[in-house]
Amino acid sequence: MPAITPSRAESFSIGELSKHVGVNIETIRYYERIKMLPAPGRSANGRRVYGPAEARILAFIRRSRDLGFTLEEIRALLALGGPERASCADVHKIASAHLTNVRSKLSDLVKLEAILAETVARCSDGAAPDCPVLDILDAGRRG
Amino acid sequence: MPAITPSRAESFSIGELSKHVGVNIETIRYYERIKMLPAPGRSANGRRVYGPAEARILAFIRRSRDLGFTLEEIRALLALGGPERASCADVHKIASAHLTNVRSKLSDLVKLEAILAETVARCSDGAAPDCPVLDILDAGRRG
DNA sequence: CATGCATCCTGTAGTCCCTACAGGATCAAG
DNA sequence: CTTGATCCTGTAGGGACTACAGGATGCATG
Repeated sequence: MPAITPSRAESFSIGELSKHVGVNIETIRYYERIKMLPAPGRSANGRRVYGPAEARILAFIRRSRDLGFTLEEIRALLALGGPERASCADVHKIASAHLTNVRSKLSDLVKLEAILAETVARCSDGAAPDCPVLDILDAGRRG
Repeated sequence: MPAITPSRAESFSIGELSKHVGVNIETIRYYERIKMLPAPGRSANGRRVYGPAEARILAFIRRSRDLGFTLEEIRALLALGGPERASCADVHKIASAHLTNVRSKLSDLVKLEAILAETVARCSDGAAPDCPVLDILDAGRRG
């Protein structure tokens, strides 16, 4: 089990949270400013004090961002899990719209992987006198 | 063969180029401003006149952007295909670095697709009272 | 106790890659 | 000759950060 340099019981400073979740300190403050993240409690000296709930939300945001959701989409997703608990149908709508997106990105990336791999292979060590760089262009033409 | 509403022989206006390649007019001018695209010739009245060469470059940029290269990377790739024709090794370096990137994104997306598909299925029609939204979070934990 | 360095604070400005708009000029059609 | 589409330049806005200025604290050490 990973020892998590704990402050007290279950509270972190912004710096700890940042390291813990892998999100830049500036970005955490930015999320707070734009209300992606609830404003945390403050210690006597005015420093932000986070608990596991905030960490969980931030991790969710982080992961969702990595996966290509916009902050607006994430906001919507978070709201669905929140106090109002909107209908599952809404989640379904957001998620399936995004799924379509993801699937098309996925197929693009698969193609790209092939093209890149081929390019890399062909150019392998500077042997070829003129590189097939611009071929990437033509490779993508729908025939 | 697709008829390409041709102006004269092989020259397009910015609007034609835009439609042809699928890049916003504003974006084309932006690319010119930041020197991604060479400044094209101008007609007597001061309008941009593009030929197939520019179209080719723009298509290359468009495709590369779609595929996730940054403009800086594309600039580098273009330079390699240009008059100086640097070594293929350079292309190899850029492309393979990007390939690594692409592969990791790809695996994330594959995971996401599964999670989303499952979420969509579980939430199927608003039946379930509490949605597994935040489960997306935990599903992504490296175990 | 003083010094130093890390961490925190607020606030503003910069980055990347566009996108939109204002305020005109010009063209082709009716 | 008027209308509407297209073009021009230039500037400002937007999303999602990221960096920096200018301070205030906290913590360890001599």
